[in-house]
Amino acid sequence: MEKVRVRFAPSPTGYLHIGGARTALFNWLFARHVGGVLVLRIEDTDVERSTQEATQQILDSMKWLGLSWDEGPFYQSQRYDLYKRRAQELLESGAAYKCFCTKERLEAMREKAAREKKDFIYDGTCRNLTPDEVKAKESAGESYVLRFRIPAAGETVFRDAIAKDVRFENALLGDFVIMRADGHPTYNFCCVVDDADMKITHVVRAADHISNTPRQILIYQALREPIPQFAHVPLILGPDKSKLSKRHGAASVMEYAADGFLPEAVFNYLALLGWSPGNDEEILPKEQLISRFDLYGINHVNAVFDIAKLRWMNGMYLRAMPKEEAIQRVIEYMPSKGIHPAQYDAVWLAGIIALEIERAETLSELVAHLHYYFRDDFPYDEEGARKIAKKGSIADGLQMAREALSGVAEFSIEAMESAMRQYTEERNIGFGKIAQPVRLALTGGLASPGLFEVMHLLGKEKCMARIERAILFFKEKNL
RNA sequence: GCCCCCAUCGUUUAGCGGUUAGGACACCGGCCCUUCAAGCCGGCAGCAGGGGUUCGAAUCCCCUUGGGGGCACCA
Repeated sequence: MEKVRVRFAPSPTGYLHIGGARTALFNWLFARHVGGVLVLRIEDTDVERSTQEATQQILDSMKWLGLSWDEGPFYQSQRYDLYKRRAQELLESGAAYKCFCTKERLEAMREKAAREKKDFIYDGTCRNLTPDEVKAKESAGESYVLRFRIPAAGETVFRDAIAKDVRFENALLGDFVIMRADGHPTYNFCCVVDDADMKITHVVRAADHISNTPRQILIYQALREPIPQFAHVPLILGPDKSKLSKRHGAASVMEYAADGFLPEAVFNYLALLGWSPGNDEEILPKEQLISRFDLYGINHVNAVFDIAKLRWMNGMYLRAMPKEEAIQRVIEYMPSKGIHPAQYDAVWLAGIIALEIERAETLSELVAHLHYYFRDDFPYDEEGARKIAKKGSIADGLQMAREALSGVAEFSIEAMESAMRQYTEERNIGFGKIAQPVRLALTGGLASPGLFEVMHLLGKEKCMARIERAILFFKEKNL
């Protein structure tokens, strides 16, 4: 069997969004699974909208996700000679023709069609111009585009690897433009020319290209090139079931990086959105995905992007990786949240992070949980305070804690625990009665890692100061 | 409007003629416990509808409905 060659061909008109990333990912998995080649091609023939920054963003996003490519990136803007040559072939064989219709005229036709609620199909005004007529218009300086001549009858059928047989009536396709008046080729044309030139065997792309496929197949035929296998992957939808876009919030890959998601979790989640290994397994690292992936196992249905499940999976990855590595990821992430790790003791920093690893799903959430280590003047969770005050005075609890801790010289976890346990047992009061007020005093909230770990990491001085501050505050509030 | 694709819990999926329709996320209980989380146990919840085919349909066919995508000198 010939070597499998696939491609990912984004257009640099914006960041790499989640849908595009998944298409790239499916291509990547397929290529790796069969030992094929992945070609990266930048489709920048739209000079108006393509930008260098977008290209860079796309490359960065792919790298972040770990999607490597074997050939490229190739830029269509640098391959115009090829497109011109191929277009000339079509012109000579009669598969394409020069069309002198003005944009204005076409626009009017489009409007008319819309008004009459009809499908707009190019009416073929220039389809059968005689060579003399063409020559006359050209020498008159009229600009023209190249249109592809669609066979008037018959239908174009293809067997998609994911959908099944798809058929389109040629008559409904309409002669479409392959070369603009300014000499830039259009998508449907250079896509085919490149896929043929790059010997692409499988075109794996989003389902919104299904309706382009018959046009492209006709071009392959006119060019006398072999037709690749097509695989149209269903779209990713937002919660409202429309195609996922920025309206739905974070849609770009790099936003997920910024929001503290791990690339391996995003990778795993995306792979499972529209594909499944055929059983119930879900946490599948890259190697597993590569060996299990199968193009034909891709679902036929659009999938709704579920951020909650991504978060859960991110948490799974965070907790499953070696502690030191997770800590390292958090440290690397901190500067983006205004915390500069170099300013702190490395062991201490690792300590506070380690305690939060299983209490957070994303890096940003984890860093947010750490706030009370970096500032002293945090506000208290007032609602929570009222809640625990119902079970007993917060100020009283704090004063008891202060007393219990007064004899503890060394703020070790063991020493504090035994001092406080002993204190509460001797007086026959619930441990929570003083633990929760202390938690509130030290962290501002009612949710934190184990109290003694926190106290140990905060140090005696800060703990006592915070308890004092809270005693005053809650006395004042009568809580 | 026209063309095309699709249809199992709220979401994501397993199922490929005979199952008490399974898992995961979310949600709701419980256990654990100094709180939160994690973990464990349990619960809620689905084959869009209608016709066929068949001894037997979530599984095959048709129609309806619903959802999505596409209809550019964008990609």
